[in-house]
Amino acid sequence: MSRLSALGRSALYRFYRLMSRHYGPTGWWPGDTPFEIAVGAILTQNTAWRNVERAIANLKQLDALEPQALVALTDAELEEALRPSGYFRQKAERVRRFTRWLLERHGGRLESLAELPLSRAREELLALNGIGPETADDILLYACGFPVFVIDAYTRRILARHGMPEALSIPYEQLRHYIESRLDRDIPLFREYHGLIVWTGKDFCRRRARCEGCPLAELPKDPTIGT
DNA sequence: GACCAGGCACATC
DNA sequence: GATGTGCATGGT
Repeated sequence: MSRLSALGRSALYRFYRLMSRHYGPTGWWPGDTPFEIAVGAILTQNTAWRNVERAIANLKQLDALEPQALVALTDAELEEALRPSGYFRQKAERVRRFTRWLLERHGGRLESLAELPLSRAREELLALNGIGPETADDILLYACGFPVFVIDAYTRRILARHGMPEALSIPYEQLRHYIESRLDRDIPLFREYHGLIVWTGKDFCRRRARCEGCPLAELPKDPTIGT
């Protein structure tokens, strides 16, 4: 494997300190139950969180934020509830498939998935249609409590801007291992770190966002990386 | 009205 | 392995 440009342990912890000082605790991920977290992870695929909240609120309204109740909804009911989060036909299918699998394989309990070895739990999630690496890792970290570091578009942009340009292009797994191997294997740290990246990304790392006030503004920045 | 958002699967080369 | 496309709503 070719050597990646140097962003070492100290740089990664510095990012964390700067974001944490700016925002304080994010308490990420929002959600009252592991199942709600997992559903939110699917719904937020390529979608603004604001719109996910609307869909989640619709499911709560229907008392359907629980596996048995959710699969009991008709396709039309589920699609209508998920409509505000976009891609609603695809997502209705994905959420239903995931929930059916959770009921059949784990009695509807993410705690059961959490009892498996991490690699096995990850394989099971990735085998589901509609669950890719980021969604799987959201579920593993926030709903099951496994020590995995979630890589999202903001993670790639932030690392790329501040010393690791190849973060935009290297494969998901390679970047995940790069970071995990340089941080303490600490679940609360991984949870909060990703939360801070999401908040920083939303405020300063969207396509049109400005950099003034960014918690990472004092760091060297690659001006050629605009997003 | 154009552009974009915390992805993913599938087709094609 | 890299690149392109469909999926769809809501904010700016």
